This record gives sequence, C-alpha cells and structure tokens, in this order.
Amino acid sequence: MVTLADVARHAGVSASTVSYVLSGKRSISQETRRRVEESVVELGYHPNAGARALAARRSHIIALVVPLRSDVYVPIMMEIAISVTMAARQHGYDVLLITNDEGVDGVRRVAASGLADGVILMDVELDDERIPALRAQGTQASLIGLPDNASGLSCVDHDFAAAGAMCADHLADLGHREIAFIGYGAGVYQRHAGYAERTLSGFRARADQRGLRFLHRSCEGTFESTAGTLARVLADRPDTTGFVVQNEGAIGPLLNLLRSSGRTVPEDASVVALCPEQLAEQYSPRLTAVTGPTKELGRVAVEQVMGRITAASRGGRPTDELVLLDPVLTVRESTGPAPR
Amino acid sequence: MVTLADVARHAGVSASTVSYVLSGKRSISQETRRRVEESVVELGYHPNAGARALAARRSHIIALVVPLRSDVYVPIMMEIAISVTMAARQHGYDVLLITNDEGVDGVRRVAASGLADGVILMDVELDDERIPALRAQGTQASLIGLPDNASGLSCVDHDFAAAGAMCADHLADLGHREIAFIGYGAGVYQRHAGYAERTLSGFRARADQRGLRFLHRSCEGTFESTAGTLARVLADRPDTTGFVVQNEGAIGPLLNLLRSSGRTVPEDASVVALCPEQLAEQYSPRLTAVTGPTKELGRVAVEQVMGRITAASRGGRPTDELVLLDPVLTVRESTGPAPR
DNA sequence: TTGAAGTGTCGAAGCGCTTGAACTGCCGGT
DNA sequence: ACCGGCAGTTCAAGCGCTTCGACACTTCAA
Repeated sequence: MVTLADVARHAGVSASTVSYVLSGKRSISQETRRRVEESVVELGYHPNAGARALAARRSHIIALVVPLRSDVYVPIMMEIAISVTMAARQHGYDVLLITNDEGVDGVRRVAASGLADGVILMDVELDDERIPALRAQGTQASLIGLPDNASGLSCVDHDFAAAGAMCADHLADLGHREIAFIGYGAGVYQRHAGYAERTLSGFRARADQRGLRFLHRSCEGTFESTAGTLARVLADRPDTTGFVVQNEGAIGPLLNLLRSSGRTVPEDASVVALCPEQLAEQYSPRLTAVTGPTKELGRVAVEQVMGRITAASRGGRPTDELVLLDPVLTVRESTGPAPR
Repeated sequence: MVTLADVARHAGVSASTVSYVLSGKRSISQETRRRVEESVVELGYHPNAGARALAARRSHIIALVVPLRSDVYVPIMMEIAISVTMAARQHGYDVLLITNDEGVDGVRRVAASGLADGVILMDVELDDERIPALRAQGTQASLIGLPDNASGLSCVDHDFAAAGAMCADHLADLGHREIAFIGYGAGVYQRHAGYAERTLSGFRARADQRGLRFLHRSCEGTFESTAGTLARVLADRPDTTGFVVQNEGAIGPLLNLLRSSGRTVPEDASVVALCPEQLAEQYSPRLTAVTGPTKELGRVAVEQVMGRITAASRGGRPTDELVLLDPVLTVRESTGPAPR
C-alpha cells in the first residue's frame, strides 16, 4: 500500500506538502506541485479513506435511504438512486445504500458513527419518525418528498399540485367537461400520502376554476378494482369523456376496459396519466402524461445536502430549502378533443 | 461526540478493555462487560467508522457496482441491490453504490483507497475489463454473472442452461413437437452475452434429446420486430404450437399477435417465458415462466465476498467459488397440452 | 512449595491523514 | 540597514480506534 509518506519521500518534500497539493488548501509552487503530482501518478497513490475521514472528520460519503417496498414505481427509485450517486461523485462523494428495514436505527447508526456526512431520505412520509432522529443528531439531510414539518431540513419533490392542475387544464382545453380522476387505493388517501393529496387538490382547484365537473374515485390498481371503479363512474356520470389516472396499476386495465366497453381512445374518451414517461410510452395508444423530472430529484437532493454539509463545516447554520420541481405535460395519443 | 475514551472513563476501565468488550476478541469478566455495556448505552456511544477502519484496516463496507443501463429488467437490479444490502448488514457491513459510468476507475478507486473491503459486480460481461483490474489489485470480489475467465474470483449466476432445458421439458411433456424460441436481439448474441447463449444451448440440448423440432429467432423486443419474427416463424413452420420467449419486450406483442392471428393461448399455442415472476404475473393469461431466485443472487454474492475477505485477512488464499442457482418453473395459464 | 499455565486488564504504539503554528527566505518600504 | 509581510514549506500534534506485549493475579499439577 502506497501512503502519503511514500509519495512525499519520492517527491522529496514533506508529507504535509503532499497533503496540501492534493487538497489545494495552501499555495504551492508550480515546481513542487508538478513533482508531487508526478509521484502520485508514478506510485499509483490513492489516499486512504479511513485515515482521511478520521483526520478531516469528513467521510465524503452520504447515505441514501431507500424504501423496501413502496407505492413508488421501482425503476423510478433506481433512477433516483443512480442520479444521486452520479451527482454525489461530482462533489467527490460516494453513496452508501441504506435499506429501510433498519428503520430509524439505520439513519442513527450511519450518522452517529461518522460513516456518512449527510443523509438523503427517499419516500418520506408526512409524519416520518426518521425526521426527529435526524434533527436530534444534527445530521445534514435532504428529503425526497414533503413531510409535515420540514424545519431544520431541506426537501425536494415534484410539484404534484401543479401536475394535477396541468391535467385539468389539458382536458379543459380540449373541451372536456366531465372528468373522472382515478386515484390510488383508499389506504393511500387515508394515511394522507402527500403526493396523492397534493395532486388531487391541485387538480380539484384548477378543475373548479375551469368549470369542470369531476369525480374522484380511489382504486386499488388491480383489474377487478379498476373494472368496478369504471363501471360506477360510468353509471354515475355517463357523459364522462376525460380520465385522469394516478395509479400505475390501473392504467392498463382502464385502457382495456374502455376499449371493451366500445369507447375508442382518444376519439370517445381521453386519458391523461400521472406516471413516468417510460410507462406512458409502453401502452397503446401511447399516453398523454404529466411527469416529473426524476433525475433532477436526485440531483437537487445531493446539491442540498452538499450545501448543508459545507455550511455546517464552516460553522454556519445551513439554510432549509424547499424545492418543488415543475412537471411536464407530454401530449401523446391518448387525448383528443372532446366528442360532441 | 462520544468516544471510546469517554466510555472507558465512565465505566472505570481502560480504553482497550472497552475495545475488547466491543469486539469480543479477548475474554472479559462478566462484571466488566456489564459495566462497559451499560456505559455504552448510557452515553449513546457509536464507534467512529473512520478511526475503526484506519486502525483495523477494514472499512466494513463493500462496493456494489451497478450498470447504468442494461438488458436487465430494472426492478430485478433493484431487488438484487436491496438483497445485497440486507445480506451485508447481517455481517456488519454496509454497501457503497458505484455506478458504472466511472468504469474501471470506480472499482480501482474504491478498492485502492480502502474505502471498500470487497466488491460485487453486477451485469458482468464475458470479457469484462474490470476483472483484470480487480485481480491486479488483489481485491476480494464476487461477480453476479459469468465471465470468460473467472480464476481468482467468485461468481454466482442463474443456471440459464437448466432454465432453457426446463422450457424444453415442459413443452415436450405437454406434447408439443414444434417449438419456436424467441430470443433477444441479434446484437445480444453477437456479443456472446452469457445468459443468452447458455439459455439457448441448454434449451437446444434438451430439445434435441426430447426429439423436438425448433427454430431460434432473435427479436429486438419491439412490436414491429416481434410481428416480423412471428410471421416468419409461422410461415416457415405453420405447425408451431410451443413458444419460448426470452425477451421481456417481446412478450406483450407476442401474446397480442397470437391472439389477433386467431390463436388462443393456451388452447392453440403454449407460451413459456424466461422472465421474472413479477412480469409473468402481469400478463393475461398469466404466463408459465422459468425464473431464477433473484434475492438469492444478492445473498450468495455477499456470502462469497465475506468468505473471501475473512479468508484473506487470516492470511489464507480465498477459494474461488462458482455457484449456479437452480431456476424454478411455475406453471400458470399460458401453457397447456398441444392441440391435436 | 514452586513453577507453569491461564485469565483479565492495561499501556502504549501505531494506523495514514489533516492542520495550526512555526519557520525560512525573499521582497519592498522606510 | 532594518523590519514587516508574504509565499512556500515543514513540524508535530492529534483524529479515535485496534492490538501486541506486559503485568498482576489465580489456579493447579508436580
């Protein structure tokens, strides 16, 4: 193993000089810098992570806490995890994967041991027990999702309210007047999942504003449940021509059921999905959908923790940010003008 | 921050005694152990990861290298990542996520800096450039996948040959005589992807043995490509009644095309998929499928690195293991007796 | 009774790095 | 001629932990 001292000897300087060359924290002459850098390459030196962490009191690691199972579409979680990892590397950081089966202890352990300098929490609940733990330890963190009380923390999430509003606007623009909002299962609303509630209220507000009549129905996302939901919607409001779906599982069944009930999409009924692009593309017809920028979510979360870590290490008080990312409406084949 | 010394003082013993209580590496009296453990809890002591890594020359971290994009169905990757993380925790290890955009350097960096004690590589290619790098550094590693030359490494993978054979057997048992094997795109076979070749040769051998006639056709996994492939298969061999599909993208199209060509599944044609359970369940009819145990893949990989790490730290030469996991055939609704 | 072996604890020397303080020239200003 | 200041470098003291060797004491066989 090559150490700092080896490099110093090889370059004919002291260990601290090598350290300063590497960290850039003090001015070093051209000549010395060159010699040191050459030696580093020649010897294949890699600073020892443990020693560095111990001396500098910075591990250059952030922990990413991923949910074990969730309502979240799995490829999206993976995309976030990857964008977090790549963004972290830009800052010279690595990412430690923590699964949520450890619960609060995982976060505590990783922060208290100095294993991680900061934490990113995915799939945050409104009233998340990990949040007080983070606050108690003074751990720098960024949440992907929006809890009840975010003081002392930074958060980033999709702007679900805007997404809901976009759906309403799009259908209204196309002349639809009767809309059905097919949402998540009742349980999701009962536990006040933020994304579900915010989408719905954003949709509701805009729908009212645009004079739309609408029905919100929760749906478990199975074929049977979707069939039941759709039947009731059409019984209550036979003139419904617009559908907003926020439930990955219900999309496929809904399309099949509309078709088999003799309604052609988009001629007879328009469907807007709140789902990832990937999913929207894979149905036939391809779905008009409102989507949030997934990668951005990870990137922003990393910027937030990084900002907090450097602020804290400078003795400052990190500022709590709250970033809501604008969703994007992509018009595809599943929406069209309302039938007359 | 609470340190070892704080605990020692609080318990009225020396620092080394506390260390030995925690590591269990020397015998400690009941009484002392109790006092120390109490102090640990009372003070909320968490050993500092950096210091521990430095002194013990063990970071208690393994790196997991995930592919950025791949032929692998994403939720499966996530499932592996999670099972790796959980299995690692059982050994007191944490998992560092490395994306493959760093390429070989990522592996080198993480191992050379002592950040990770071992590495798990996912999505290994037959001739993977990261393998020589691992060997050169003497890094303990386990590969998920089977490279050309695995000497000095441990590997774990699904037994794709057995999976292929299972498909052949199942269809033969049901009386099918003409089979089409719908595989991955031509590119996958051209670069000799191990899983594709091994499945095919396992299938081929068993099909020959069972006296099946079969056609192997590569397919890009789009609707158009699947349509073309199927048309050609049916033109060449109109009597084909059994289909084996190893291509996530082709499954949906294939089912639709069979249906629209007037063939009912499973009455007129049987379909066996080589795909994750999750996928097999989501089609209608639900697919008879051959699946490998995903979680096991991660778990075994972890056991392998752990084994190697401890062997190496005892001065031994870690043994190279090669584990192939048995696939499982789950009969669902897409296969039935061959029509007469 | 004595020595050998075993048990439980401690002291101290690092592990490889960072960083504040101190040092050395050298320059320009007075 | 002298001093202050500055850029560039080095010294040395840790960071918090592990672990080797030593020590004190007990036990047990010869």
